[in-house]
Amino acid sequence: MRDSRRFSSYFIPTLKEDPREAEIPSHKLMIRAGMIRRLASGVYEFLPLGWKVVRKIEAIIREELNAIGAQEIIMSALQPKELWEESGRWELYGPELMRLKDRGGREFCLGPTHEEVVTRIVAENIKSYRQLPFSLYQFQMKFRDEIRPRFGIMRAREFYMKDSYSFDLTEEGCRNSYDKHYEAYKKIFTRCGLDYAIVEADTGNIGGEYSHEFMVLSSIGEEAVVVCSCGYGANTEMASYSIVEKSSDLEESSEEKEPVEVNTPGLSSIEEITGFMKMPAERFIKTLIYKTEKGLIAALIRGDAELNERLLKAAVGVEDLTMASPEEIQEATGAPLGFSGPLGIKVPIYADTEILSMKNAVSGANIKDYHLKNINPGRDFTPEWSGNLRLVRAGDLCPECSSELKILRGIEVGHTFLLGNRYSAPMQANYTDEKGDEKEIVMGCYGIGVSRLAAAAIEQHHDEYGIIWPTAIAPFEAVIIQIADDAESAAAGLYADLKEEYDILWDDRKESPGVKFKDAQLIGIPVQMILGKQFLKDGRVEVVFRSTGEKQYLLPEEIAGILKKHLRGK
RNA sequence: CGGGAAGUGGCUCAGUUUGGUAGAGCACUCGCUUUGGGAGCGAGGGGACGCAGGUUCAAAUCCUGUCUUCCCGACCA
Repeated sequence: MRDSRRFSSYFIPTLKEDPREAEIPSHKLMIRAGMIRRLASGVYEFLPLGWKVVRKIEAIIREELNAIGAQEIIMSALQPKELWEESGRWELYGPELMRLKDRGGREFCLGPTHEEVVTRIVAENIKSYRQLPFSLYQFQMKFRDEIRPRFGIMRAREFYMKDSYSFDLTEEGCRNSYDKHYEAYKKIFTRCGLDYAIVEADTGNIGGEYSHEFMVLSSIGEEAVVVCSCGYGANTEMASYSIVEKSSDLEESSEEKEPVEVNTPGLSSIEEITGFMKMPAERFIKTLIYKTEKGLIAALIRGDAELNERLLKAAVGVEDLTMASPEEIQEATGAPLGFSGPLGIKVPIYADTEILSMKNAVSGANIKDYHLKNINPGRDFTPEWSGNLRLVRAGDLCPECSSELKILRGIEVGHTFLLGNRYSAPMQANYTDEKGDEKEIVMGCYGIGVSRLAAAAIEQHHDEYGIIWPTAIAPFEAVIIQIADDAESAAAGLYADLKEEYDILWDDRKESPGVKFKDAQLIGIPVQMILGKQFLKDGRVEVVFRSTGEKQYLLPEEIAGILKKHLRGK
């Protein structure tokens, strides 16, 4: 369905200056181009141009999901507390859940996601193995009371999302549904013109077995992702790696010296100590005390590394892991926060692999205001356990192909989860199999942040003049810029010829040429067709492509062919 | 929640240090001119300075409180 418009009667309030509230390109440009406006922090309205882009993305997603057999529904945004208590998430989800009461005092939330609702629907209506498998999806505004909304619609409290849910008889069937969504997602993001990476991810609040994030690569991305040229990808928490032994780590002093106490009054952070002792952070052992359900433990990582709590949890074999309080640190080490070290500590030690090869290292002395030099692992202390504990670093080696890993930043636009029975079990979404046995439905869920995707696309496609839309999601595919008044009837003719086949914006405003050129660039319409001086001289239209700046002078009858080639790839 | 910055016509900002009831550019209205890169000239309309309280003869300006917004961090599918 094409939707062509005349500029003079279409609501596009463009702005000449950057709005004060915006910091990043996509946020500035969406406001300047008249796509969105802010109502409150993290709450935005979509104006015609912005909504049109969202609807185009939506259409692509709908096509690809229908192609894998998923069925579109729409669920309620308002959800009763009881439903969330069944899944246990009324408590678990925390303050991010937007809660409210009706006049009778009954409690509700505005849906941040719809696992509970959809599982209820399926639990109530599916009884037999004959009715499975199938998938449902919807487009809807989601609500999350983000601690800090950011970057316009990039991280909003109310945002437009597509969420799908698959229902299968078996785990194997669920993997199949998962793969179908995974493949559909690849097509969707490719069609939207995005440069993206797929990474292994943690399942977080949603729960479940495993998951992938679809990340649009961008320097403003809020999450770091680890990628390899071989196709391996993971977020930093999930990334595995093998370590390169750098000779410089060992060269410093190969001969093991005797431990020496050093007075370091009031110096507790790695930064302070490295400055004081004039040694690089690589020579330090960072000793972190954690509290777990099995009691207090110590984790050792090199001074320049960051701990990966997911790995530590797995190493210790615990569910709960939190940083110890100053009192607990005193209990574990006999010294205050900032002076912990591996020697003489009273709790089990879990050491990162890198620690084992360190020579004459420095760490806390477990005595207030003292550190210890010349610590040699193995000789001076022996960890209960050792293995990888730190977060991946750029330059670590890929677990699959051993090339060096790169760390990039990404905007999460899609996330797929294999849920298993996370919701079907507590909410009793069961079916009866061939043998008459009752079984739990195996579920998957799959989200795409539609409004965020629009912003992410702008982050990847813009220049100093404005947006450069990928043609598939551009609000208009081409704009007729009518400059000379004498060209009006010709512009009208061109518009009439093209408007059924393409989304055409006809800039028929009584504005100066500069205004029209600037607006066309700002809004980022892929093809500009200019009727001005040149047209009056020899009847040829100046066709300019937004992405390359390339110009062609064409007769009106030649234009349809060019648009077909450029916009439809035919 | 911790740290930082900011709220002055529709928009972007100046004025606050050194109190004396407000200004620019853009936008808007009317007229004339102009028509290939956010037009020119002329004439107009529009704000009492986020809100509340206080100091003062006098507050956009000083003090106190409060609300809102943005940025960094913590946190979070």
